[in-house]
Amino acid sequence: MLINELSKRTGITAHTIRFYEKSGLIKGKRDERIKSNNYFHYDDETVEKLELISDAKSIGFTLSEIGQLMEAWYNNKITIPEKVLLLEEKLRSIDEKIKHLKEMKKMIAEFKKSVEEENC
Amino acid sequence: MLINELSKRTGITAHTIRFYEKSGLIKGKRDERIKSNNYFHYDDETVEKLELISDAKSIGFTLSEIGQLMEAWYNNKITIPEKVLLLEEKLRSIDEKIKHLKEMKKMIAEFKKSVEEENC
DNA sequence: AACAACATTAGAGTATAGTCTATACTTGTA
DNA sequence: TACAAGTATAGACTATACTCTAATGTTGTT
Repeated sequence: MLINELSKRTGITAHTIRFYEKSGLIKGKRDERIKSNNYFHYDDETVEKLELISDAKSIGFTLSEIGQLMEAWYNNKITIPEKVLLLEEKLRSIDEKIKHLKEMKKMIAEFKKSVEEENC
Repeated sequence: MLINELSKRTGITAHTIRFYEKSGLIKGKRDERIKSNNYFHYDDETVEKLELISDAKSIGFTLSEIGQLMEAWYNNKITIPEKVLLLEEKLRSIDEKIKHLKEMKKMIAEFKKSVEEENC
């Protein structure tokens, strides 16, 4: 598929997709048989990758962290123990984030209660 | 206390503290009695606020969201029902974040398992 | 008095993550 | 064939959140 369809399927603008391409997060392929243009062609894996990018971004991972994660996910240049290590690191960082969020939630909930009581 | 002590107490650089001051997140007071300088003086509440900023930032709130939160926390120009609404909104957004993190964690854990099994 | 340490402001610079514009070429449809 | 729609690239622009520098003045210590 071309960039426009990829954009429609993922909800990510063509501009941003090109930005991710330039950043090395995704890779379109050029069709050697077609000489009249040099349009990038994308496969379903790229759709998956863009979805992963969206998800990972929404939980606060930077693009460079997401890049590492996708190395482990899709790339075989990295050894299995290295993959496992990387994934464990990400799991730890997610646990940290969850811990912080829970603390913050408790803090806000307590404060909300005190505000409501003040109200009476 | 002056900016240097505030910085030492919070672990936030004086540069960043001044940036927060300019952004309206904290407010130092000038001592009217002292005419020779116009140094900002900070109280313990500012220490608290800076700690809140650090915490809220670590869980992915933007400075402008943190500003709103601190309006509710410290400011009485906002009515109690408004405060409660704002706090509820932040609680919801934290729950959303936690939900996303848990989904991501599950995904990564499953992938890690499959990588490890592949290893045998 | 000398001098280090600290304070202020203005403004420049950096990193991240886009977002948009201009230019130019290609493709598909009326 | 005209022309709208799609594609590529380079580069400018934006927003957020700092981070640093320069210029200048103040305070505290020897």
